[in-house]
Amino acid sequence: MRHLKDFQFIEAVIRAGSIRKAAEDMNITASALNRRINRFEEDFGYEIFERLPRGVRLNPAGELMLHHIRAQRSDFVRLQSQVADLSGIRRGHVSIACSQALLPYFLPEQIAQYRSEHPGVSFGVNVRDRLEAERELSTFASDIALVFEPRHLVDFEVTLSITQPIYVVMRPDNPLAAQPELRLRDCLAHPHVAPSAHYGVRVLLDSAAKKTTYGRLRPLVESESFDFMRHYVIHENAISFQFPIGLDLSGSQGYVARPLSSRDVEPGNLLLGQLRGRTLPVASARFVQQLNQALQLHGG
Amino acid sequence: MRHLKDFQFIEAVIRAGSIRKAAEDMNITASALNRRINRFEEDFGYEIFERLPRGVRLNPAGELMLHHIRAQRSDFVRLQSQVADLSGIRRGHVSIACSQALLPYFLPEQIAQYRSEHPGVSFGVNVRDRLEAERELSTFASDIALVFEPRHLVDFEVTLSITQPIYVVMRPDNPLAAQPELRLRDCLAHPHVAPSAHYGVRVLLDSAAKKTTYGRLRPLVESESFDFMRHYVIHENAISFQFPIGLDLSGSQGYVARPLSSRDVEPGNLLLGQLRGRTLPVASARFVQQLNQALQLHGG
DNA sequence: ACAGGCGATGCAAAAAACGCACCGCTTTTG
DNA sequence: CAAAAGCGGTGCGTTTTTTGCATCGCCTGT
Repeated sequence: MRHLKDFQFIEAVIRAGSIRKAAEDMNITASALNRRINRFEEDFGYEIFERLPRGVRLNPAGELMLHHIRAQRSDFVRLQSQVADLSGIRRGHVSIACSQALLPYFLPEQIAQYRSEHPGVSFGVNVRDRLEAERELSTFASDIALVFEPRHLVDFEVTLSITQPIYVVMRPDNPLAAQPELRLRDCLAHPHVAPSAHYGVRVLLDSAAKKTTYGRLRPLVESESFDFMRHYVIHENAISFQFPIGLDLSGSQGYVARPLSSRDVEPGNLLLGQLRGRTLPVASARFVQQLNQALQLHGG
Repeated sequence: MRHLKDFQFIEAVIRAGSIRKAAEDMNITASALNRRINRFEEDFGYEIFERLPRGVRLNPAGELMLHHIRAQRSDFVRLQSQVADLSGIRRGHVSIACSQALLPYFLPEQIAQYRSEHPGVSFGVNVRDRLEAERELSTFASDIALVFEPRHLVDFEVTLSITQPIYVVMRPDNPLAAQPELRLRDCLAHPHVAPSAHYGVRVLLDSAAKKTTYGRLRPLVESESFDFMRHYVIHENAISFQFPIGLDLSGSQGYVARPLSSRDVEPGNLLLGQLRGRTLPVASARFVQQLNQALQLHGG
């Protein structure tokens, strides 16, 4: 779009850090780009870049402008998807920042179901931790976030929150599999693998372990990949921990899962959210509705 | 601003109803404007006007576009006021849609107080009934609304709601002035003037009157102007009705006011609101804060 | 001290926007 | 029923805007 061209150039300058480099990226001359920037600032009434010896950098006014640019663009694509929706076909792109646990089962199923009804909608799925996810929302890089997050952060508007007890993952022949619900002390006594320190599951386990005689976890393996851990316990007869939304509870995947007693470990909160105050594109808003319904089946 | 020029032309075409007339208004040729519109639609990917024999008119996609244009512009002026705020001086314009009752005392005082601190901010005050006020918000014609409104309408986000009992206005020598609180039946038996049917005060009085033996109001004069009615009761010794926020209760204005008993008439709700989901410019947001404080003194 | 990278600017070329005249069409008017 | 008027669209020459190139002055890191 014509009227967004200046914005594209400004963003290019921000990325490149200098007008000359940005000019190369955008395939125009530095002088032309320089004049565009200067004219824009003159029209706007305020400078948005500070000129440094080695290039340019946003000043505070520029930071506000950058946010404005992102909001404008996001609002424009929302308009486009709304207009496309008028003609019956739903178009658009839904970008999601989510926790690992959503990757194997939940999101593939949900996205496939949505796309079967609206093939014109494409998706972007990226794994982000809770802070990264919030940053993505506020830069309009992601439309919605789906993360395990005990605290509600600024700019993060929670649409839905469901609780998820921690499940223990193990081989079917593991002796612990005999019980329908496990106690934390039994698990800590058993060889176990665990996620790295800052993950939601680990935080909950650590704080719960403090109250036991074991005091803390002693994982055989620590990993950032739940995928890895889920497979690992099949090879060495250990146990792993995961939220049930990231598990196949049917037992057909070579492992079984049993919930930890809620007396021992408090459940985690899975939060569905978006940028506070933002109106989502139709496609994203509709997908959020679907997620809402689906998540409520996983328990609130 | 350069990148909003197309938007200005589009709005001109909408206003004029035809490209040729809009071209005259904007001091360019019809052919030039025609090409701008066509190019814009081509870039956008969808037509936004339907071509009629007598001119052009927005199609549904165009309606969405119009709303987008208004939102974009309003967001841009918000950005400008934010940037101006960075340099210490608060600039901007606050436009208010409000009920008559706010005009004589409340708003003049509040605006004067605000402007004494921020002389760079200008104000627009327009009398609108509750439906008009909501429409003004959704077209970005007004930033905030301050109306008596029992129902919460769509797109109207209520920031604060205070209750206001109806007061009876009369000359100081009126016999009713002797009592600190008045009963409705005494008022209905007394010569009275009243606002026209759709005003909030009238609606409350009508529904309350139904429960009395009088059944209904019998006003000597009906008027849409509270200003007129307030002055009228000084000339003919009748009584009038008004919310206290529109009155000077000191008695120094030639009239006195006494509350109607809350047993007889339920109080009205004064609602302060804005367009749902909208982020107000700094000046407007700050003024809303001030109104919040001031209104809470008038009782919640 | 010097080389390299930066933003700014004068000037000519290229591109975009514009104004004018005119077309085809429909509705209004006499 | 025909002429007039008003509309959106278009071809073409002209004007305005934007771009590219060469170059300047400035600062920094080696």
